[in-house]
This record gives sequence, structure tokens and C-alpha cells, in this order.
Amino acid sequence: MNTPAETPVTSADKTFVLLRSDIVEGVITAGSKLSETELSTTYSVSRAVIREAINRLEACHLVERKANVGARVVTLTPEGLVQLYQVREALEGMAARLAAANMTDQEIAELQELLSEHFEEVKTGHSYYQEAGDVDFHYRIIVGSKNTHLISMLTNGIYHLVRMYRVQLGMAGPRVSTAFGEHKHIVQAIANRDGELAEMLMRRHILYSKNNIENKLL
Amino acid sequence: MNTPAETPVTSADKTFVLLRSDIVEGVITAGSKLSETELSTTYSVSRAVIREAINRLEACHLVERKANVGARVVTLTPEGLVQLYQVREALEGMAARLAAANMTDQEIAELQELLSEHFEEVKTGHSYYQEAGDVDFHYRIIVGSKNTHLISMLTNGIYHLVRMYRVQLGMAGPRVSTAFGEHKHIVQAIANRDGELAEMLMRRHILYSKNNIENKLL
DNA sequence: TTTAACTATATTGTCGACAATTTCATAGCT
DNA sequence: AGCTATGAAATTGTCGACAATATAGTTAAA
Repeated sequence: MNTPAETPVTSADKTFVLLRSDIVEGVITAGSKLSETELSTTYSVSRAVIREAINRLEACHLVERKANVGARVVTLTPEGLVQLYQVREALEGMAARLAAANMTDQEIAELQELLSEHFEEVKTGHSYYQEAGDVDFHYRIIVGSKNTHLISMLTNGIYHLVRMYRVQLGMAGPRVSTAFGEHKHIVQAIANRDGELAEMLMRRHILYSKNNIENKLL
Repeated sequence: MNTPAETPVTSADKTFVLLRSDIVEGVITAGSKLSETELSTTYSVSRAVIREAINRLEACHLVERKANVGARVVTLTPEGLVQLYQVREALEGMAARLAAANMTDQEIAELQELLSEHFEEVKTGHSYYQEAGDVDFHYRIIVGSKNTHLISMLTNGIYHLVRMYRVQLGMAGPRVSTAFGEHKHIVQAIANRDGELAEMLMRRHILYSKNNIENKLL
């Protein structure tokens, strides 16, 4: 169903995914220091794989590292949120525009079907699926852009940081009904191959989302 | 003068910078395999630092890696160039818009001064400075956006790949005179705090640049 | 001849130990 | 008291060796 990018195969891969999850979910506190030896005992792997995992986390902007000093989990700030969403708005808006041009008819049909399923679930009260549904929706449009760099930046880079803000500010999938309507309009624009409109609607959709989060942060 | 992001301190840092340079400049052929043991003897460091360097190169999209198989230098393709410049156009256009809002008056003044110096050098025939001048110009605007994510994406990620295309297609700083005029207009828009115009001009500037490279690639 | 299995080789992944650097505490000096 | 210097402890960086995996070559069977 969902394409999880690439299943982790090596030990460093798995540790990276674990660590990333623990950071995003707040198991490892924002701003805390990452001790290599400590983590190596916690996750039962050698320091080498911890180091490799930390390096990848740094590339994701989830941790910051100083030479000969160590790595710390990033801190969540209002300015950071604004900057992050500025970039996200531009990139995902662009993704929507490209998706309108590059997605196949079948992919669009599948996207519409996904939205219908999502709608049914929301209506019948399965609200715990809404987060996953939202993620899947955005993910498909991103991939639909067919632009390698864009996909990589959004899924590897920005996405997890966005989720970290949402999780740690305690937004369990907000704005369900309104967001759903916005999703529908975006898909409609893509189906009509109207890239400009799709971009505009996506940017607005993300802007609303930002405002919603920002209110909790203040 | 120029802020080289961060001076490499550790051995892995230096090796990373060296490797990156050799890849961008074509010393290491595009598409070639990177043998860890071979590189460790070539650069006189242990395999561990080579591995760390390769990991960072992967984060820059300069090499691609498969688990248990190895890393290869990316290949340069017309589609890759188009996709790269699509992203670059959007991001650097955004940078120009943000720079118009966020650069200090002094930073703008310095940028104008830089452009004047550049102009003098071009006029007196010091054409070997044009590449560095162009880079410096774009770099200052990117930093002037004051957006951490944007800066990181452009300077760590996209920038070196762009340079790799330019170098390996043998463009030794093309479009000097015309590009200079475009630069002047962009700075003017920034000085006038006209973000929309700055973005539009920057996007057009980069689009021209892409077309110029694309011609050589076909 | 082609295919399949197996062995040998080479390459990547992981580990523990050592070296270099930073950090913290203590002592000495003005 | 405050500041600097010195040294010990802890942490990160680097290295070589071993384990796991993939690749290539060879042999054997259909």
C-alpha cells in the first residue's frame, strides 16, 4: 500500500529509523545531548553504527553536531517552525503543480479512491486513521511530482521535522473535516491537470496548517 | 570575505571536502564505483572516515549507495538537470524574495559593492574571477534569506550538483555580460525591498542559466 | 550448450581498542 | 576573591581486524 521508501536492511539503517522515531515522538527529549556510548548500550549496537545513524539524523536536520563535542537533538522554536513551513509551503506547492502534470491517470484515480476511503473512515468515526490518511495523501502527491530531488527533500528531510513539531505540540490530527475538504479540492485540481490551481490550493492548505500549529506554540 | 560555511576540522571533514571536490571537478568520473578500500589508500585515511565521507556525499546527492553493494557517483542526465533546476529555480527564487525582506541595509550595500568590484574585474579582463563572483553573488542572497533550511538545502545539497553539471559540461563561467545585468536588476529589486520582483527576476535568471547548460548537454 | 550449485574471492558492515580532544575540577598565582 | 594553569575524567575521532554479504568463476548435471 504505502511505499515506505526503502526497508531498512543493515543494522545502521534500523538504528537510524529507531532513533529517528524516538526523536520525533519525543522519547528522546528535544534539545538533549546524544551520548554515543550511552546510545550504543541502549540500542545494543556498536558505536560505529550509532555514529552512522547520527550522521544521517544530522542530514535530516533532526540533530545538530559539533566536531569533537557531540550531537544534540534540535530544539523546537517558533522561528524554526515558521522557517520550516516557509520551505514546506514552497516545496509542496511545487510538488502539487508538478503532480498535476506528471501523475498518470491511474495514480490520480488511486488518489481519489484513497480520499473516498479516508472520507468513509472519518464519517464512521475511525478518527485514529486520519493522521495516517493525511500523511498518505501528501506523500502520494509528493511522489507524483516525479522529481527526485523534490521527493528526497520532502520525505527524507522536512517531513519528519514537521511531524516532530506536530507530535510534540500535541496535535493528534487536527482540522479533520476542514482539511478533508481542502484535500478534495487539491485532488480535483490535479485531476483537471490545473497545476497552477493545485499549487495555490496546496500552499494555502499548508499555510492553514501552519497557523493552526502556531497557535498552540504561542 | 566569503563565509565557507564551516572550516573542516576533523579528518572525515577534510576527506569529505576532498572527495566532493574530486567528484564535482570530474577527477572521479561520474557513474564510477567508489571502492572504500581503494579510496582509503588513495586518501591515506582509514576506511571508517571514508565511509563517513561517503555517507555525507550521499546526503548531498552526489553519490548513490546500496546496502551491502557499495556507492557509485551519480550520473549526469538531461532529466536530472531539468529536475535539479526545477528545484533550484523555486528555492533560489524564494531565497531572493526572503532576502528582500530580511537582509540588512548593510548587507545589501555590501552586495552592491561586490557587484561593482565584479563589474570592474570583468571590464578589465580578469575573466577568471567571474565564476567565483557569480558563486559569491548567489551565496550572499541565499544566506540573506535568513532561512536555515533554505540555506542548508541550497548550499549543502543542490549547489555542488549544479556546479558538477556546469564543470563537467565545460562551461567556464558563461553568459558573463548578460548574467551581470541580470544580477544588477536582482540586487536593485532587493534594495527596493520588492520581494516579488526579486523572486521573479531570480527565477528567470536561473531559467536562462538552465537553458544555456541544456544546449550543451543535447 | 545451458543452467544450477558450490567454492573462492572481494567488498561492505560491525566491532572493540586506542588516540585526540574537550570538559570539569583542583590547585596555584596575582 | 578572581583568574589562569594544570591535570584527570569523559567523550569523540580514528584505526585495524573480524563477520556478513555479494560477486565471480568453476564444476557438474540435465
